Amino acid sequence: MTDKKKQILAVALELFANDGFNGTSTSKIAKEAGVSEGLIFRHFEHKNGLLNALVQQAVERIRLLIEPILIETDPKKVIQKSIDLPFALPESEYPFWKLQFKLKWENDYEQDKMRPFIEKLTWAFSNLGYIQARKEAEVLNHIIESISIGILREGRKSQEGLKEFILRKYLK
Amino acid sequence: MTDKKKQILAVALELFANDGFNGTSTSKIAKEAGVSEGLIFRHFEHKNGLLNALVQQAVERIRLLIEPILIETDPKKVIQKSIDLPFALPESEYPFWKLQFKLKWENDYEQDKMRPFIEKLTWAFSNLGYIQARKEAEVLNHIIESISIGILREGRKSQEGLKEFILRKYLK
DNA sequence: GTCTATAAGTAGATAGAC
DNA sequence: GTCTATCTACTTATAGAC
Repeated sequence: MTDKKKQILAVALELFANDGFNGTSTSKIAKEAGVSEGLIFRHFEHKNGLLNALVQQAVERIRLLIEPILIETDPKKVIQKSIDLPFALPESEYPFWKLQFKLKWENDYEQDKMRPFIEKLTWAFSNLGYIQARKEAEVLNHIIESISIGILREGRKSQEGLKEFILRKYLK
Repeated sequence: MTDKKKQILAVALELFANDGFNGTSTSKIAKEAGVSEGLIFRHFEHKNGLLNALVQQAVERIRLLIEPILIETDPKKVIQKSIDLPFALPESEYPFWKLQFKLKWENDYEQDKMRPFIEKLTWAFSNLGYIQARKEAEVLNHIIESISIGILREGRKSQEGLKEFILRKYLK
């Protein structure tokens, strides 16, 4: 991947996250990235190719993010790491995740990247003696998702107070 | 409000919810609503006026939706009604609520319509002897929000199993 | 004469081609 | 890197209905 290609993707990510896909023109991307508009089409064929590339990045980034949880063998640590997940996101990646959450509302967006994560949570709750481990996992996943949204929309501080509270709720 | 004005709003709602605000042209709205494009601007001044009208509707609809909870005096019923909230939404209103959740990701969207709801939940938990009533309320609000999103994206059935589980969790 | 509606425009932006 | 056919939000001219 050339520097200019990377630069185009980085700018597209930021603009898509802020102004939406349809609210962002290819000419604006080119201008902000300091490249000619034609280069965008050379690298990505059409505007949608840009989005596809960003979504592909997301698949890999989510995989890396939940990997340490999937290989964890201590059920308590699985839960603790899961709750910590949204708080551990570097702020520089917020636009990236914002875009992913926005895209979830598009009709043709592939879901279920978190399926292995929920399976692992189920395993953890099961191991800790919870009877309805699956439901517990789904509820905790809901909480984590909603906290993530809160962090992305209003900043980490808006949710920080909840972290200790939830940890205690599940691990004491 | 004339029939044609209502018709324009109804079509705009559906198209904005499906294709996004920037992904929807005024000409398409006019065509689908069976009116001339000019009529949109006569009634709503500019395209944004359409959105404003829809958001205004939302403010009122949310108020009506949470009102029965706010006037409830039995704390257990407050929690039960709150958990029931997303499941009680008529399916015909799903596009409407989808649009509201999408708009939450826009920068200039007014938040905090749910503040009185969280206050009431806090009051309920406090009344039931919970020590950290405020945090409990925030967590339950997170769960309800995330379940709502699940219902709007994947249908009511995808979340139905969680309802009894959460009710039992909080009310037994 | 105001209100509701339309059809036919305009100037600028847009994705993509050359 | 210039060009263009198409689409965009919005306007103007016009006119019947109450």
